[in-house]
Amino acid sequence: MTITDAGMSISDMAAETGLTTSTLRYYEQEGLLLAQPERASSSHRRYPPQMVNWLTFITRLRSTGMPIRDIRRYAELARQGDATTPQRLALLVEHRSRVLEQLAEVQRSLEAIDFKIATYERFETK
Amino acid sequence: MTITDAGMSISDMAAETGLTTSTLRYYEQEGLLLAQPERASSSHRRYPPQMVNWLTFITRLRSTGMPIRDIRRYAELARQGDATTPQRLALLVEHRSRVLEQLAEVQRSLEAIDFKIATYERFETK
DNA sequence: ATTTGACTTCAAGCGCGCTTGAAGTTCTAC
DNA sequence: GTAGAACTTCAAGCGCGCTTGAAGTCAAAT
Repeated sequence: MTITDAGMSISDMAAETGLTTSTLRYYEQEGLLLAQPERASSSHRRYPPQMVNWLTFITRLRSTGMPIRDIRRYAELARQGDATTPQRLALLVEHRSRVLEQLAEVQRSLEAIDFKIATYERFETK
Repeated sequence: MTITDAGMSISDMAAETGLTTSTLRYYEQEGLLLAQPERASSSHRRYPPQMVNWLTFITRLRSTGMPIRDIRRYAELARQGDATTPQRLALLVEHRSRVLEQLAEVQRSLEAIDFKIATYERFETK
């Protein structure tokens, strides 16, 4: 936080979200933000503190495997306001079901791996 | 399966494992197989049927996010025989713990997404 | 005899999600 | 006022895991 200008610097935001400054610029370029950050001194980005929440949320979408292009679509809808709530809901519900499928597959694979581990352990103690 | 030669063709193997023929050649090139498949007619690959099991297993490793290079390492150990069982066990146990961590993070993110979905649904029925 | 199609090798290409580098500007501390 | 850190844009590069394309061989069917 600076005193001269309202809002957070890019490194403040990076520290807050766990993203790198490069990633923040990249996300902005890819249209993932709800609004362009303002500029202090006519060049340095100033993020509104509430943007932390948005970035945190899209980090959740990313960490569950949602591609950038889908997040962009979601952000576009969000920028259009409340009227697009149904579409956004649909996107999230669809995403959730894909995540649940993936999760189930990982768990099945994990069982196979556990089985193999058990085999090795039996071998060890023989 | 052909009659003229023992073993499965690459397309047999692809059908059996769900991998593409290209991926099978790629895995071979990357050193992921326990042994080079024999050749029929001095050029076409002939896979021993038991290689289905190995390929199925490494597909499980892949689907839980193990990188090719780690699978190669695992395959190298496996080729060296029973003496390397402890190392292989260690690799798998380590992998399992990474998978469990990832799984936990995905589940946390999913909760956040579920929360958002609930918010939207509340909005809808308001 | 020729066509079809499954195979071969080898190298290059691709999609994704960032990351890095260059070259320049601006802020902060001394 | 000057050094050094932090920022800016823009383009290129990278790591990963395949996929695709070109050019050729070989076997079986017509």
